[in-house]
Amino acid sequence: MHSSKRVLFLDLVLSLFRLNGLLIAEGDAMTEQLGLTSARWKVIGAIALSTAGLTVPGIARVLGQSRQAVQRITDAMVQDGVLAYMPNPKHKRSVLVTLTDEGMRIYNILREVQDPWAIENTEDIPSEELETTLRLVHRLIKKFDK
Amino acid sequence: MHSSKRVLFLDLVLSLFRLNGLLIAEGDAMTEQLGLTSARWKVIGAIALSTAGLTVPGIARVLGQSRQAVQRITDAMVQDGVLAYMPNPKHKRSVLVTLTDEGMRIYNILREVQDPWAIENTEDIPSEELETTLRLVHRLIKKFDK
DNA sequence: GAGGCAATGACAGCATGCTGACATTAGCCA
DNA sequence: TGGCTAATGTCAGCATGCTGTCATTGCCTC
Repeated sequence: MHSSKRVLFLDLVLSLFRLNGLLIAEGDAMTEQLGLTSARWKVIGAIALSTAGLTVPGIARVLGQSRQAVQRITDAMVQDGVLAYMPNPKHKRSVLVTLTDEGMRIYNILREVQDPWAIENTEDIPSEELETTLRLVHRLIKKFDK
Repeated sequence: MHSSKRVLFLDLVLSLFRLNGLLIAEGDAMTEQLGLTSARWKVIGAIALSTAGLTVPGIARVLGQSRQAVQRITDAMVQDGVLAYMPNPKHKRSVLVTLTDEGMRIYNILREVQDPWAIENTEDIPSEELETTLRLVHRLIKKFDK
C-alpha cells in the first residue's frame, strides 16, 4: 500500500531531523573537553580516515557539505594548531590538510570517548537492524545526491 | 561482536549527518515555489498536525528545538501572513500559533508536492525495511533525548 | 493569600550551514 | 600550443540552529 509507506516515510524524515539535532548535541558534549565541536569532529574524522591526504574541497565532498563551510572550519582549526596546511605536489594552490601532532593527540583521545559511546548505544540493537538501517540510509543518500 | 557494531554505528551516524543535509535541500527545493523553506516547512507541518493548538514553546518541544529558534521562524511567518497569533484562553502571555487562510492554502498545495515525493522515494523500498529503520531511529531518539 | 519555582517572551551573541560572486589556476581538447 | 571549462580560494551575506540573560507571568505549595 502506497499510503502507508508514504506516512512511514514522512514520519521517518521528521524523526531524522530530530535525531540529527540530538546527534549534534551528543557530538558537542563528547568533544567538549577536547576543545572540539561537532563540526570540527566531522572534519578531523574525515582527515584521520583518509590515507592519501585531503584538500578542503575534498573534505567537503566526503562530508557532503559546501567547500566554503569546510574552509571556515579548517581555517579556525589551523589557527588553533590542530590542523596544518601542507604543500600539495599535485596542485599549486589547493593545499593538503593534515593533522598536527596536537591534532593526532586529540584524535586519539577522541577515539577513547567515541568508541565506548558507539558500543554503549548499540548494546541492545541487533546487528541486522543496524545493517538494514544503514543500507536504507545509503540508498536514500544515493537517491538525493545528484 | 562489539567492534563490528561499533563501526556500523559510527558509519550510520556520519551517514545521517549527510542525509540530513540532503533532506534539508530536498525540503528547500520542494517548498521553494510556495515561499517556504525547510525550517518553515517543519513549523507549518507541526501546526497543521496539532488538533488543540500550539504555543511557540509547544512547537519547539514537538520539533525538539529551542523555543528561541522557533520563535524567530514564527515571527517571520506571521510577518508574511502565513501564521497568526491568537489569544490563548489558558495563558495570558503565551499565545497560540494558527494558520491563516493563506497558511492553509499553502499547506494544501504543499501536500500535493510532498505526498508524491514521499511515494516516489519509497517505491523500491520494502515496508519492513522502513519500519525497522523508523523503529531504530525512534529508539535512538529516546536514548539521546533526556 | 503569599512566596517561590518553572515557563515564557524578548534580545543578544555565536557557530555552522548555505548561496552568490569574482579572480585565479588546472586540466583537457581542438 | 591556445583557449575554454571546471575547480579552487576568498569574501560577503543570509538562514537557522544554539546558548545566555533578564524581566514577567503562571502555577503550585504552604
